[in-house]
Amino acid sequence: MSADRSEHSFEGAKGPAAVARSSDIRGSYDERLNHILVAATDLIARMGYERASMREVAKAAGVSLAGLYHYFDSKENILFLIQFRTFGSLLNLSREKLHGVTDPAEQLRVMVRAHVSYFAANMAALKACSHELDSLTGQSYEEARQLRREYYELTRAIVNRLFETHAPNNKLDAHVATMSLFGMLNWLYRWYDPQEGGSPTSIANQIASQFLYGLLGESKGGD
Amino acid sequence: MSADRSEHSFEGAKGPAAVARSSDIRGSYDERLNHILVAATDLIARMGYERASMREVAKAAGVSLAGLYHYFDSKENILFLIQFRTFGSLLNLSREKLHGVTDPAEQLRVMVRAHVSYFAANMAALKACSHELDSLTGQSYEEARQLRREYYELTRAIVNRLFETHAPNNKLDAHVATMSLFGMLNWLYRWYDPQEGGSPTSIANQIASQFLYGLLGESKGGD
DNA sequence: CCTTACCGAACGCACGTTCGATCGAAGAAA
DNA sequence: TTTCTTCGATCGAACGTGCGTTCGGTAAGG
Repeated sequence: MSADRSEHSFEGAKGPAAVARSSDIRGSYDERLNHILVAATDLIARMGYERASMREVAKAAGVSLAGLYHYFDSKENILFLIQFRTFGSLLNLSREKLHGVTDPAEQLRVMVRAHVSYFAANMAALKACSHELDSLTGQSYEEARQLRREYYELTRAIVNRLFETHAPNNKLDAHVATMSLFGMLNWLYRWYDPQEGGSPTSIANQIASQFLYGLLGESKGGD
Repeated sequence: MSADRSEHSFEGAKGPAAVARSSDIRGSYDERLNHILVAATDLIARMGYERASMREVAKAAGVSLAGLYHYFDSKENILFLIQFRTFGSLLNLSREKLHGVTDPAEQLRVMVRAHVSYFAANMAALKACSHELDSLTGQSYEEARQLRREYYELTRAIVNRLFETHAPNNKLDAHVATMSLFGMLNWLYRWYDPQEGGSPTSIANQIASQFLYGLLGESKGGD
């Protein structure tokens, strides 16, 4: 039996300098699987899915090439697990943080903060999700797509409420607005480095402020 | 001698149904090169750079596999030409349209409109540019990167002027604002279909309005 | 003695690239 | 005008490599 799809946040709490070395391959089956998954995520984020070969994943994880297939059915299954768990974690995190928040504008800020801080803590995983959306096929693609859709619905609902509550008669399209917000968030991996580009919170605050009030609106931005 | 980097807008005026068939391989050297480049651009946009094999490019362009190497030094050279010409065209187009426009807010609108309409007219090329930024290496990568940087400077200067002229004391970071704008624009290829998602002008107007005034600001958006 | 965990070696395939040859047109020589 | 020569354009076939995957085996532990 190979990997199913449980066990969230496999990149949980890991110091920035704690690069996976081929020593800590001890532990339970799930721990070893996660260890490989972390190495694969890092490789896919750095080189892209197609260029990240199974041989290099094996080397980075400290197992043999054939040994990988004890944990994963195929290369595509690795990418699927990365995307499934990452989207799942992100969705759960957002829903948790949104619990009890009623003002749509505040909901928007909370959602953006959750996304940016999750990104800062899991850059490789989120890059592998943003950039390799179309590298899955068939059933795997559909399941990942479904999770993305749920995340879209969550955000779209906030945007809808924003329109109804705070700007009932503007002419903006909610779908375009939502996708623009996703554009800002999903493009983060191209330029944002939490090490030297400001705290996740300040970035999130600015993105949320821009989205709500624009560059020329009432400036509540920055930090 | 293989291809240099002249000849802009190689996807110039082509009806939507005019899929490149293996008939019109007549014409000058440059015309045949462009014909191949169009086929390659379409394939790379649809399947990604790594998956778009030289054999499939050859088939789509109506030439033999070996025949490709009469026009291009390597597969990477094809991608470089696509990116170099596309970024070059986009940069030229933006500079032309901005000529004579003095108000920074209007400059922003003009720039966004130019980008979105160029996108609508050259979706495959712009997707190959947005999505395959890191597929080039060495000198090719540096040259493409330089063009992107020029486009960034152009946009960043508009944002700077916007801050100085219209919002001198807000707390937003100009770099974050510029990259957010690029996020909105470069994410277009994931969701915007000009065939059924509204005119490029209306999309551009909404993106510009959102960027300037936000969702809750003075609504000048829509069309 | 069976199962789990793992590996070395190989298989078959698809890839980017190269090589040698062909064919037609343009230009020089007769 | 005819013949000879060159050269750009093109192709079929192959080369070498790296890929994802599989197979048969081994060693340890219950």
